[in-house]
Formats: sequence, structure tokens, C-alpha cells
Amino acid sequence: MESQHPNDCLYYLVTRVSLSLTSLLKKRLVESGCDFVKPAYIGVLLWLWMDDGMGTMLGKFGKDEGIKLNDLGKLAGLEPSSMTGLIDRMEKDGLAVRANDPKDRRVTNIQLTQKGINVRKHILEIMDTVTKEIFATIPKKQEDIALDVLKKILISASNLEKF
Amino acid sequence: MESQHPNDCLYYLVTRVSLSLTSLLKKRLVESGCDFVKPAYIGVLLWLWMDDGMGTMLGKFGKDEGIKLNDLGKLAGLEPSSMTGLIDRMEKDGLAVRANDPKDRRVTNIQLTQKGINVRKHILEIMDTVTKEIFATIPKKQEDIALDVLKKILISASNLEKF
DNA sequence: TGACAATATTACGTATACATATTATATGTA
DNA sequence: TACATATAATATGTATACGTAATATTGTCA
Repeated sequence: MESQHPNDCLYYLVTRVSLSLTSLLKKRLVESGCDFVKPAYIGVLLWLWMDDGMGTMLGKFGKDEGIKLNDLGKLAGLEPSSMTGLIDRMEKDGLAVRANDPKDRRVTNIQLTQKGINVRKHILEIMDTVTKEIFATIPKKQEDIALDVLKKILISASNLEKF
Repeated sequence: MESQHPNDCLYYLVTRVSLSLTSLLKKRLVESGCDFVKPAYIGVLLWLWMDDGMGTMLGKFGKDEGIKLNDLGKLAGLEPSSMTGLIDRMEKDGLAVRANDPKDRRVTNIQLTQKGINVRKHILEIMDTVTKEIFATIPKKQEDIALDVLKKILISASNLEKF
């Protein structure tokens, strides 16, 4: 159990990359005049955009009235208590709104505003540009493997947390 | 610029994996009686442990008196303003101490306590176990590629932030 | 030496996320 | 129907990280 170099440690690498990418993305968002889209919003916006206009992409979760706050949290991997503040901030920034569910008064449905829908194209372009820059010097095959491994880690980490 | 599935998005994957691994690691730390080691400490502990007893591994940064708070922050990828609170908490948990630098009174040197040195073996074992579990179903070759890509992303993200 | 620039650290406010407790509502069962 | 239980969301306090400003110390140059 030798003291390995931090750069050989999965946890170290993932947390530093997460911080770096968030910092870079934030900078690009501000530069392009989209400072009302905080990096943390993107984890839920990606899911909300899949439901944009169609109400089918989210499967059993998608509804005309939006999506349940709790279900959105499950999709995005966030605790309910984290969702409250996040949706508060997204409402304040005009990207989403809360709506009461007439069938279950406990439920809060989350809907995109027109602003939240319109900003999609621009944000996806920024994300795409950043990703291309990041992977510029990395062979496509390795990029694919890395993304695939990250997907698998996400699944296995979720499973391991239950025990 | 289609709305891709969140799981195909680099930023989404990295941030979710970071959250998942942090949650899993925290659980294992608490279970094993090491709740005084918070996940956030590990990013700097890994660097401090490299200097344990030898004072050479950190190159020009390593000194008998510890390592400068700012230099430690640079190694761990944290802003100076983030370091203050982090070291506060590590001192409170008995893992590190601040020491004045007699040669430059602006400087605060960070030193591991005996407790911080002793806990190394146990923490590295936990990290190793978690990593093995995470990668259990992933071919070694893909694991190596993924780690290598993460290292490269860290470098390119740092470079891109300057522009 | 005295003024000014550079460096190191901290202070303060904000963003992000969690755990736990609480409130409101819904559901199942006696 | 009444009560126990489950579910949805929020409130509160803490951990983590950043940006900006303030403070203290040191270095530099005229």
C-alpha cells in the first residue's frame, strides 16, 4: 500500500477534473453572456431539454405539466434537499418554474420557461466546443473508452452505495 | 447540435462520478471509524504524505518545516481562499497544523501531525479497496486508458482556463 | 530610506451539495 | 373513519469551493 502519486489516484483525478471543467465552463458561460446559466444547472437542464415539447423522452417521468422535482433529482443524481435550492436559483434566473400538481398536492412539477427552452442551443454549443477543445489532443478511440468507463463507474458507484 | 443524452456528455459524467465517488468514499470513511478524515482532505493529504519523513518528494516545495500553504494549494488545484477553510478543518480534526516560517513572516507552513501521518496506511487501503470495487468489471486496459485520459484532461483544462 | 509593487493569508459573501428534521399530503389497514 | 405509514418538498445547519476585497509582510527601486 505505497503512497502513490496523486495523479494515479482515481478519486483525486475525478475530483480535480470536475473542479477544472466547472471552472472552465463557468468562464465560457460568463464570457458568452450566459451568466444566468450556472454550471450546476446543466445537470438538470440536460434532462429537462430532453422533454422539451415532446413529453415523451423522459419515459414515465415526462408529463405535459413538467416533471416532478423528486424525479428530476433522481435523474440528475441529486438529493431532494439539494434540489430545493437548485430550483430556487433556476427560478430566480428565469430558466424554470414550479407548478402545483392538481392530482397530488404534495408534488411540485418543474417546467422550463421559454427562456430555458431558448437557451438550449447556445448552451449545447458551448458544451460541444469545450469538449472538442478538451479532447483535441486525445485519440477518438481513447475518448470513447474514457466516456464509456465513466458511464460504468457511475453505475457501479451507485450500486456500491447501497451496501 | 442535437440534445444528446446526458450520459454522453463529458461534463455531466465527470460531475456525477465525482459526486458518487465522494459519497461512497465518505460512507466508507465513516464506517471504518475515520469520520475525522473528510473526502476533501484527501486531495491535500495525498501530497502531504508524499513528503512524510523525507522532505524530498515534493521537490522544491518540500521542507523540514512543512510546505507553504500556497504551494500546497497549487499542487492540489485549490485557490488560496479555499485553502484557508480546508486547513482550518484539518487542524480542527487534528490531522495538520500551521507553523510560522521564521524566514518569511508572510508564510504559513503546513505540517502533518502524528495522527495525520499514522492514518495514511488506513486511508490508502480504503482508497485502494474502493478503486478495486469500482473497476471490478472493467478490463485493466480500459481502466488504464481512462486514468490516462483523465490526466490529460486535467492538463488541457488547466491550460484552457488561461485564455 | 520611503514609496510602491508583489506576495501570503485571511475575511466575507455566494454557489453547490448533503444529512437530518419537519410539514403537508396520500395511502393502506384495522 | 381513524391511525400508522409512506411520500414530497422544504427548512436548517454543515461541508466544500470560489471570487473579491482587505490586511500584513516583504521586496524593489528611485
